[in-house]
Amino acid sequence: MQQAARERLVKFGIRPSVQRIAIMKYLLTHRTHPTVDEIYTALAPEIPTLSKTTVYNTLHLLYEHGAILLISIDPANTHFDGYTHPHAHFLCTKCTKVYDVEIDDTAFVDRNKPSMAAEITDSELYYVGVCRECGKQ
Amino acid sequence: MQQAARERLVKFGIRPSVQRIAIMKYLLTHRTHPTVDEIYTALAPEIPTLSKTTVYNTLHLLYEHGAILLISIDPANTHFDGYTHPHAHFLCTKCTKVYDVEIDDTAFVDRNKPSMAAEITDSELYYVGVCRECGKQ
DNA sequence: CTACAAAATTGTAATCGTTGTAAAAATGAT
DNA sequence: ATCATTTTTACAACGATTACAATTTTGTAG
Repeated sequence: MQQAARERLVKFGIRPSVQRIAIMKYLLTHRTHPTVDEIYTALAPEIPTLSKTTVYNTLHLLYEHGAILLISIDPANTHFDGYTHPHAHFLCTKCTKVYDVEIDDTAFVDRNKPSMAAEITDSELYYVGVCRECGKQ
Repeated sequence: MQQAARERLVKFGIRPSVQRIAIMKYLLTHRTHPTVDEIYTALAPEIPTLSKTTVYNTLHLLYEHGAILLISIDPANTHFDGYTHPHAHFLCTKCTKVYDVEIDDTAFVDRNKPSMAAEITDSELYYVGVCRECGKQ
């Protein structure tokens, strides 16, 4: 998975540093849509000199090169997703978890591209509500 | 339009105060998806005692009652929309304007509701890119 | 191998949108 | 008219993100 992370960086034209590989690897092995803080806290033990600024910088770099998704649905924190195939996201406002949502018509988003756009760099479909887990209580 | 704003508040079970009417009216007459600051700056002259906290409180109240939409696509600012019919939004990263985007299949979002959701309170479809206006330069 | 320029990382300070809080003002009911 | 409730207000505090300049690492040419 270390190797997969490195290859993904190279594939998207990003030079693979220790920090970048670790962050990419974290996103590939944790499909939990982590926040900057979660990633930083998880990696700090194995990379003691890691700076939170580096996590910010790296995630934005990965996002701008199309290697990861940026999820802006949670007003409190930006989440990130290492898997870039077409899918939607669901935010539970109780536990603030972000879930993946498969969509039946993956061409829908492309079909409805805004006419006033000269260029589209990203598109996102979000749902907000309460998950079954939290709904029980 | 003053009257339309008042009626909309009542329709959604919100008591119509001077401040609430003014904010609702602003959203109905300015289809620019304004931010908290834009609304506050615009209304402060006519309501000199207006507090920014009130604008925050009121917008969240309106949103929670379903009278307006909350647009979270812009990392820098939350935008609001007084028109709640099904449509998408497009953020230009150059001028940070938010445009309305009509969608061909308004049932799409409902059809793909996440299975792990006990309750859905909101759904949003976003596009990010550069608008024609900014693309010229 | 060495030196130098470019790129990446780091720590700290600063920014700024948003929220918390408690007091003041306005409103509605008795 | 009085009192409880709701709403508004001002200000402080918070916290995610960014700015910045210094330090470290990396790649390349000699």
